[in-house]
Amino acid sequence: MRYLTTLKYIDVVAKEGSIRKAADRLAITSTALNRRILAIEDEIGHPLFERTPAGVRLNTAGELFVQHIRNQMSDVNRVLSQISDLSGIRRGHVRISSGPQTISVFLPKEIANYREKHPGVTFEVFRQNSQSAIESLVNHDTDTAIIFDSLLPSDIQIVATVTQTVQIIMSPEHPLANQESLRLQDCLAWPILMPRGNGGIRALLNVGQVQKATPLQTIIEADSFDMMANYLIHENALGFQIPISISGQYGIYSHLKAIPIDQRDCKHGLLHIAQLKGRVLPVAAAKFQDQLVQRINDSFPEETR
Amino acid sequence: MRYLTTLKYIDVVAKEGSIRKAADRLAITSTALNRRILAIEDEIGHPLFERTPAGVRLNTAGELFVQHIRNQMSDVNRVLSQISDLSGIRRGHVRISSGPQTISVFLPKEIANYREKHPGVTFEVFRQNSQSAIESLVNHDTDTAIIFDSLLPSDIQIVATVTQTVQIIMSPEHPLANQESLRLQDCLAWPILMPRGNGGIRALLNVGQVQKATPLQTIIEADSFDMMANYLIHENALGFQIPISISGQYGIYSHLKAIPIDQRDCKHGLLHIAQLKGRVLPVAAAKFQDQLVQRINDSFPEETR
DNA sequence: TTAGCGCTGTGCATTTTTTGCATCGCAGAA
DNA sequence: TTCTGCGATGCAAAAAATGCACAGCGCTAA
Repeated sequence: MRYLTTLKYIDVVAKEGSIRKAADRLAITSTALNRRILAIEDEIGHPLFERTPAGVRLNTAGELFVQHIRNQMSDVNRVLSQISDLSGIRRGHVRISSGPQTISVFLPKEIANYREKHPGVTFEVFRQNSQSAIESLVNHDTDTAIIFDSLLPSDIQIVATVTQTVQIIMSPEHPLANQESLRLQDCLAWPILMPRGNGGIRALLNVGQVQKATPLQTIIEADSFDMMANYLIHENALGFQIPISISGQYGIYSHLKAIPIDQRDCKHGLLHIAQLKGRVLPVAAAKFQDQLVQRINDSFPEETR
Repeated sequence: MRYLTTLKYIDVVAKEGSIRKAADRLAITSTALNRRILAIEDEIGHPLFERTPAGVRLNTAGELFVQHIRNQMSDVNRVLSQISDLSGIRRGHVRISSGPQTISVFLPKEIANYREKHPGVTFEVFRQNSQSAIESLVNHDTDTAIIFDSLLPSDIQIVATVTQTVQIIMSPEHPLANQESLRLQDCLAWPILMPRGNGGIRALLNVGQVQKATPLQTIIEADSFDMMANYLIHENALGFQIPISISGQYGIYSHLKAIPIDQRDCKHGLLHIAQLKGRVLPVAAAKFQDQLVQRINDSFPEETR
């Protein structure tokens, strides 16, 4: 959209923190860019950027304005996709933030399912922890997010929530593999594969673990659940995962056994579908989000929001 | 804002229904305007207007886009006023839709009160019935509305509501002037001044009146409550009004007597403060609306939302 | 302290975009 | 039928945006 170029430019400058770098990225000269910015600032009657010797930085007015710009740009996209929708084209683009737990199994299945119905829609998937997922939503970098964490800030709108009991996963030949449920103390004797970071499953486990005198024998910390799952084929160790990621009939988890942790040791986690509060999503994103919501509500009917 | 000119143009064309007329109003040639529109339509890849021999009319895509344009333009104004606010200027412009009941007494008092605190803020007041008030909100022509009516559509957000019992007003020398409450049948013997239209007080009265065999002796129908109030000085007739408009210590109502109608004859009416759902108001408008809400809640504490 | 570097801001020629004028084609009204 | 008012288009003029060269400024590092 032509009339948005100036706004787009400002957004890029804000992100790059330098007019020259932004100009490079936008394939124009810094002069032109600089002038546009000066012109806009003049029109607004208030500077948007603070000039430093190292570049530029948004001031308060700029923050306000850039937020507004991002709103406008996504809104334009939404309207355009609605208009395309009118002519029956049914195309669009959906950008998703996902935690590492759900990205491997759940998400590809859902995307494939959606694209069967709407082959014109394209996707972009960002593997992020909950904090940067939230940032992406706020910056309009993504449309919807699948977040496995308990607390979300108030500018994020939770569209759906399901509880997920952490599962201990292992080879089917593992001595513990025929239990109904496991306590953390049962795991002390075995090597442990522990998710990295401080959110999600790790946070839930930490609560339980702190109370124990003997710590778990963590042999590998990783931020890839796939990696850990694949490792379990080779050593009689124990890993963790949530049910939504285990559900597939193919893939590594079909060769592993999953046993729920006793609730006394590790509370249920919450898996949220979330979006930026107040934002009207483009058609494609809204419909895909609807599908996600319906799917998790169908798959895990015991809701405890 | 320079980058919004094209959008502004489209909005005007949509309102005028003709490119030439819009061009006149915008003080440019129809050629230039026409080209901008063609250019935008080309960019969108979808026409926005239906060409007829008499002019142009929005098609569905156009409706969508124009709604979006209006959203954007109000949002820009909001952000700009927030930015001005930062520099301590504290200015702004508030546009209000008001029914004829509240426009004469209540509104001027409140505006004066607000301008005492913020002299930089300017106001625009539209005297409208509830239906056009709603239209104005939807079109972003006004920011907030004071509506005396029972039902509001779902795209309008009700910010506050108070109940108002219809009062019968008359000269203090009127024979009925010392009653505590009046039934409609008490009024049959006297000439009646009836509000015009089919909303507000009139609607409430109609319900009661339909049930009676003998109709009220309406001698004047008017859409000015001031006119009717002033008339009551000269003839021993009866008029109607709601408490919020009588409350002033000056003006015509201080020379008149107001007596509530018995609830069996005429139900309580609802006075709403309302805005367009989902819209973020500019600072000035938001604060003024807050003041209105607080005022009516303080003045009429018995809420029955 | 001073030279160097990278940054934003500015004067001027050039290119691109927008505007206005004259005019066309078209459809309904008189 | 003619006539009127509408949106579209070719072309030249005006306006705006761009790129280039360079000035000014503040930090950094020798």
